[in-house]
Amino acid sequence: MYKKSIHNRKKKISHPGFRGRIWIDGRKGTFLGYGRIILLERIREYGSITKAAKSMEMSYRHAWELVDSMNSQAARPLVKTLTGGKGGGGTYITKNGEKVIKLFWKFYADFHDFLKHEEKQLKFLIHQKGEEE
Amino acid sequence: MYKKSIHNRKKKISHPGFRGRIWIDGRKGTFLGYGRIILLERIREYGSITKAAKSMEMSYRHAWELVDSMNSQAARPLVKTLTGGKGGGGTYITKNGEKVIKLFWKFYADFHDFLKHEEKQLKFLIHQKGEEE
DNA sequence: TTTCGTTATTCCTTGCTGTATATTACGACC
DNA sequence: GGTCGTAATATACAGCAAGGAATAACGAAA
Repeated sequence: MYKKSIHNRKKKISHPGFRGRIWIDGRKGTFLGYGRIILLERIREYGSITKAAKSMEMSYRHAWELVDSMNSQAARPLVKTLTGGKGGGGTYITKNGEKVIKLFWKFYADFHDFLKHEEKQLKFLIHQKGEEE
Repeated sequence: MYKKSIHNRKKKISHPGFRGRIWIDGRKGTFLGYGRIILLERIREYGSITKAAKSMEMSYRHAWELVDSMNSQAARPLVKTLTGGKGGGGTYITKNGEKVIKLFWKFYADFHDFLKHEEKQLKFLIHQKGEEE
């Protein structure tokens, strides 16, 4: 059930490699980032912050802080929580949450295209031999 | 003389803001990044790792490790050091060093164009109002 | 009213990263 | 050969962020 690594993409790596990270800032620092989006998707999958955190080998505390940070910076909440009740409660993704997930993946895909393009365009400049000194 | 902050660009910040970092990987991890390039430029300016480090409020040890990391991963050295001698020695940027500085700034500028473009294209999706739930 | 699993929150510990400090090596110049 | 300021390297320390553990709050259902 649990134990899905976040980093299960394996591609052959080339050197030099053009790399980077992207995120979206809000009023109080980071609003959306890769890990946060994965977390949202896991919450959607399990209906629980606790289970989502375990599946990512992340502490509940950290997961909760991320959710709180995202929710408190969004115009409309990305997730809603039910505390108490049958099964103890749970958490689900709102329509707005689904929207920002799509938005981020678009941003993410564009960025990877950008990196690939830059690498293709600039890479040769590094290996190029010039005079000494 | 010294004490130039690295972060002296101030632009009005908008939320949500599309942000990111880029770097270039080598065989042993990071090869070039923003801080490393600034360091190279400071070395060019002062002719000394010690003075360059102080000007960035960076420990000499850290600066030296960065220089060593860059040099050991480059096909041809980016800086050359003179130890001993008049003035104790010094460090200067090679032609190849100048080349990678230019290369990185090109990469950097392209990235900022990319971020600006993405923000313009995607930003409205966040504020857009939808139904509740 | 008891049970149950989750959300929500506090406290404490621990590991790590960067820094300060100290020391050695170096070699042109006087 | 003495001086000087730098490069180069090792050791010890401190601060802080990340995580673990523990606990309270919650409310539907039996």
